[in-house]
This record gives sequence, structure tokens and C-alpha cells, in this order.
Amino acid sequence: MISKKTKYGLKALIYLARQYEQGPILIADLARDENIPKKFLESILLALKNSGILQSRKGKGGGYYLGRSPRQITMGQAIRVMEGPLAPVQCVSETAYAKCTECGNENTCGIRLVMKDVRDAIAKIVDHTTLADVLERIAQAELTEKNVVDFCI
Amino acid sequence: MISKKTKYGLKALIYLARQYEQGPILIADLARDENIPKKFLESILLALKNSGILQSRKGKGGGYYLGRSPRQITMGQAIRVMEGPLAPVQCVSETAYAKCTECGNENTCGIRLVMKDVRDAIAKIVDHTTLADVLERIAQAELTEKNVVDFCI
DNA sequence: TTTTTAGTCTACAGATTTAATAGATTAATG
DNA sequence: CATTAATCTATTAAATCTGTAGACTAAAAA
Repeated sequence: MISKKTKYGLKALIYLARQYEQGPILIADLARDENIPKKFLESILLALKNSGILQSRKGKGGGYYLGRSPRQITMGQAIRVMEGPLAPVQCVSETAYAKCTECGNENTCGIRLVMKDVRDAIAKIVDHTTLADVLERIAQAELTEKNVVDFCI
Repeated sequence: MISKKTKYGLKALIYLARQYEQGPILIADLARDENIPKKFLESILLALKNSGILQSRKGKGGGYYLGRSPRQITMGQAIRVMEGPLAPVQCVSETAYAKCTECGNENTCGIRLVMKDVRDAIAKIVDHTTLADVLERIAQAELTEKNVVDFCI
């Protein structure tokens, strides 16, 4: 299960992607609109900024905005910032490899063999899904739902 | 990242699968051979027993053993017992669905749409990988490694 | 240049989860 | 009835998660 921190962060990114190139957005507005504790959100956005995904400006007219286009930001990049590596075990992580302390022979560890497949399957999805893709899927889902509602009426 | 508890549990299951139908195995032996804290292992095995994956016998000649054949125990079943649901967000869990508190409209939530795909990808792997499959892959990996060693000499 | 605005940094604190340990109890065998 | 080995209850230390408070810094406007 992903943490609230990650959920909040992804929500914020989707929110910012929706208003891409419309100038900086205030933390306070984002927190209010998405129902996220403001101080908590601050630290999340800061982490996203330090990783290069977001940029910010201080003072009047300031706020947060995407550091590059929604097409160039993947869910995988964002998730790694907030949740850490995708891999279920560190010995199969591509971005944060480390030997498992419990593990004897890495080449013949059954758990590792399976978890390598799991990691790759997760990465295949989140590293190929951009914020732009997410916006499109949301729009599609909203259309579908609208039709369902119309159908009901 | 999966917890130590889950790693220990999976190690124990693979260990027991290797000796399937050779009678009950002592917690103490398992703990020693796999380098798992004995008391911690006790509680893990008990949970696996309560879920039906393992069976046990008390007293002399007792111990733990697989409740069914290694072909009929999947990694997914075991992981769910120790780690909980596979789904990255509870609103896409097949075995433990619950509405996300942060979520407004579930049908049009972008995070949900992506995480549903992730859950399905994970489930596709772990629900179709049995303990028998893992044993086979280990055997295969050991063969490969042996050849590599031979080649070096 | 002072004031206002809004992000940044430091520190902390409560709640929950993780990873264990200790000891008493129960059930099965011989 | 003694021995064996799983089971149950309780506790604990450490880590992580979630959230809060307040001082600090940079930028813009008055």
C-alpha cells in the first residue's frame, strides 16, 4: 500500500498538470482544493522540487509549478521520490540496489527471482505513464461516467 | 518494499516445500537453517497455519508442514497473509476492497486508474507462481550458476 | 526601504507499524 | 506422568508515518 504522502503528492502533481503553463499555484490553494493538510503538503512539494519534478517561486505571484511538461513527467519518477524504490526487495531495485541482509546466494534466491518479475511489471506501467497520460485517462473516464449518468436519466 | 516478516515467511514456505511429504519440520530447525529469529518465526508460521497454507502437529514428532501440495500454494496467497493486500491502494484491492478516504469520485480518480493496472500486473505474477514453480526456478538458477563456475575453472 | 507574500528550514510529537523477546499454557507422544 | 513442541499473552525498542509549530529567507509591491 502506498502512503498518504504519496497519494497527496500524486494528487498535487495531477492538479498542477491540469493547470500547466498557467503560472505558479499556491500551496494553500492546492491544500484546500485537494483536502491535504497544508504543512504536510509543503514538505511533499519541497521533496518534489528537490528532485527536479517541480519548480517554485517565492513572494507575491509565487507558488509551485511543473518543472517540465506533463508529457515528460512519469508516475514512476514521482512515486520514487515520495515512496522510495519500486522494487519489493532492494536486491532487485534498479535505482537503489542493495544486497539483502538475509540473502545468501543472490543468483539462486527464489524470492528474488519472483520479485524481479514483479518489479519489472510495476516499472513497465509507472515508468510509461506520464502525467499527460493520466489527464487523458481521467478525461476519458469522466466522459464515460457522464454517458452512464445520461443513460440513467 | 516487503517486510522482513514476509521474507521470513516466504523463505520458510520454500524450505518446507523442499521437504514436502517428509513429515513435520521443527520451528527450531527452520529458524536455525534460514537464520530467522525463532520467536518471530513462530508467529509467522502460526498466521500461515491459520490461513490454511500450513498445518502443524504438537508434541514429539511434531512441527510444521505444508497444508497442500507445492503446486497448490501460490506466492500471492502467502504474501497476502503476511503483507496484506497486493493492491497499492485499497480501492483497487480484490481481496480487501475499501473506499479511499481521500478519494472523491472513484470512477474518475487518476491515481486509481493507474494503480488498478499495477495491482493486476502484480497479481498476474504472484497468483500464477506456485511454490513448485519457485523450486523449479531455483533449480534452474543453480544449474546455470554451476555452469558459470565450471566455465571459470 | 519597509511591508507583505509565500516558499523553506528546523524541530518536534503522537500514532502506528515493525521486529523482536519472555514466559506461561496447551496438546500430543511415549 | 514426563517430555516435547506448538500456541497464546504480554511487553518492548526502534522505526516510520502523519501532522503541527514557528522561525527564516527570498521576491515583489507599496
